[in-house]
Amino acid sequence: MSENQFTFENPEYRATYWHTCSHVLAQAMKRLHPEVKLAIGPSIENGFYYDFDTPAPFSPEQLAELEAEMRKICKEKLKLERFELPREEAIQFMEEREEPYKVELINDLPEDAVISFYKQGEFTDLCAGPHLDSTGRIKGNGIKLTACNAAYWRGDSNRQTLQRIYGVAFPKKDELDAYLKEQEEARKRDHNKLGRELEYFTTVDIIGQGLPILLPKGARTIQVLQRWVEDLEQSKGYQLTKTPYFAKRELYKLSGHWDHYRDGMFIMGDPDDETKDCFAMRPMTCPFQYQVFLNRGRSYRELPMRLGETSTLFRNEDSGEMHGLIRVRQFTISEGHLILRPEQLEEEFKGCLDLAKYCLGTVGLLDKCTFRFSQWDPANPNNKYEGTKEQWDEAQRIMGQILDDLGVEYEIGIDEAAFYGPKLDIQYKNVYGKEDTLVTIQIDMLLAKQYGMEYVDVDGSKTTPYIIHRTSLGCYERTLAYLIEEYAGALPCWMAPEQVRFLPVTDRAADYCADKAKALEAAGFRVDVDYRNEKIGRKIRDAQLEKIPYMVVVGDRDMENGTVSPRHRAAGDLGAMSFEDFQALLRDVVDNKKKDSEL
RNA sequence: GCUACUGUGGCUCAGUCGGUAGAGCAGCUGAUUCGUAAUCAGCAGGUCGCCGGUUCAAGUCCGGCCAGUAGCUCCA
Repeated sequence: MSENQFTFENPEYRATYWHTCSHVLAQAMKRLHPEVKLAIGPSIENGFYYDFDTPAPFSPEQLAELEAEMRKICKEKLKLERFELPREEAIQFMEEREEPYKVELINDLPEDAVISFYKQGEFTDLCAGPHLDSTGRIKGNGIKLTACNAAYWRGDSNRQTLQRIYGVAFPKKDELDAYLKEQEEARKRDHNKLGRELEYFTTVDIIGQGLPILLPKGARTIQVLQRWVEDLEQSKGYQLTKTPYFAKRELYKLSGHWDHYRDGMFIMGDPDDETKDCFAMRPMTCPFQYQVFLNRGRSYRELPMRLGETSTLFRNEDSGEMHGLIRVRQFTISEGHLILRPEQLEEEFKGCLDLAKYCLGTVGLLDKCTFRFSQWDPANPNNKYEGTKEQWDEAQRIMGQILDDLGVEYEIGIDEAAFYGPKLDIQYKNVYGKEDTLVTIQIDMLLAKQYGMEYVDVDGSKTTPYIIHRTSLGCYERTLAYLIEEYAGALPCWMAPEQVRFLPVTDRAADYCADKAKALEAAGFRVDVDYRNEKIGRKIRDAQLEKIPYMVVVGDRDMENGTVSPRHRAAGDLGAMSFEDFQALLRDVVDNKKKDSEL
């Protein structure tokens, strides 16, 4: 590293800084609680953590004590010294210190690995590094331990539960404070709070976990998005289907779901009693939509066949997985399957990607999305994947080539593939920084054969098609959640459940407002009138808090002059204008799907 | 599913050492008709998440369950 790289703005330096912080945390832990066993402690995107095996979880008071001890260690300006040991000595070293997790880590290192340690004062940790040269480089009062949670040893839910302590650190106290403030602000946009406050959705104990109720506002916005996507897909050559929400178990046996996904399905009847019918709610649409293709013999001339469906799915998620509208047990996605001749794969894949990007860009989420090429893990211990190594290599080779041809910048996600094929996942982070898949485009070279799908090719031969599984805008519930977070509840006018609210200054303006409201409704806008006997300031305040895009104030002056006085939630008072001008303004904003930032 | 935390009117919260609940906002009624972010007054509203236990007495203590939150694991 050159000298100017030793700044906190350099991501590598920052990671090194945080990584050293995690060692300081471990050292503080050992000083205060010598019985605690050390697991691992890396830097992460925003800070660092360290996993500890401890008899009891840590209280906030104990975190404060650890923080104080960390500050002391920084003040002590301990030199970090790297040294290496041969494997046997390294194991002996950690065995003497009674650190079983470290011993396991060393044992699992490859034969030829260099086994390095970092020593700071009385504390030594197994670590590949790199590190700062002294704990004195860390600003003590820039450190904050932010959370203590459970985590599994080596990410395996069958193994020990460890206590993970998260922290952040900055070279200046101001920067820490600014960061914490920023986090606090971001959390005010939490859809799970805002979405309930603004009455987009609610949940009820008696209905059950992961089963949100979309209230009128949420239902309306989703309807707007859904109609838009359905029309858009139609214009791109998609055919709309409507298939059943459940089916006999035999369908899922054919698709592989019965083997690979049974625990995740809601099953009606005894799954093991073969003498009686057993049904299951659908966790995905694929096997149903394939039946559309199978309806009759197909010619190569019919391909690509693009099938779209606004599809409701049911997945029996584990109880701890549910989260607001982001992770639920029943949801509706802009589903679709493209059935293709092999040579059509790249072009159709591109079409799917373009459509998804267009959708995400239009709603305003694309800028914060990242792309993940989700691949299989041949070593997955749970027998997750269908198909042979050759089939997977082929599918992933083709997908990788398409992504490279299209210039998609992606990360690779090992063991993130679907059980039937690799995916391009378009990922989005919520206000807590947790990432989920918004849109997915998948290549499937397995299921068509299992379902006996084939078409008559140019030369008269029967050929198995390729299939793309994809969504345009993903799952509507999840998309709505991210939209609420992205816009802090102030959704763009075109998708806002209520677009305009008339605010009569006095009762005298009520009829005038009613007339204009009716005219806007007739033109297809979503409009309401606030007839309450309240002062105009109060009506404005309430409409602002409800994030209504346009408030239209109407008083005696407007009635005399035949005007309206609209106010925009972000821009404020727009002044008096003719009703026709206001309607034209609204038309432009809605039809062109403008965001507040573009006004 | 795992670890921890949380659950008091629609919302935000108070409730002391265990002695059968209190406020603001929202709601309703009345007055007020007031031009760009809260008009005034009155009224009503709660088996303290549910079930069980301890106790003369439980919102408060204990257990189980349900639901919510963060993280882990999972996410076709």
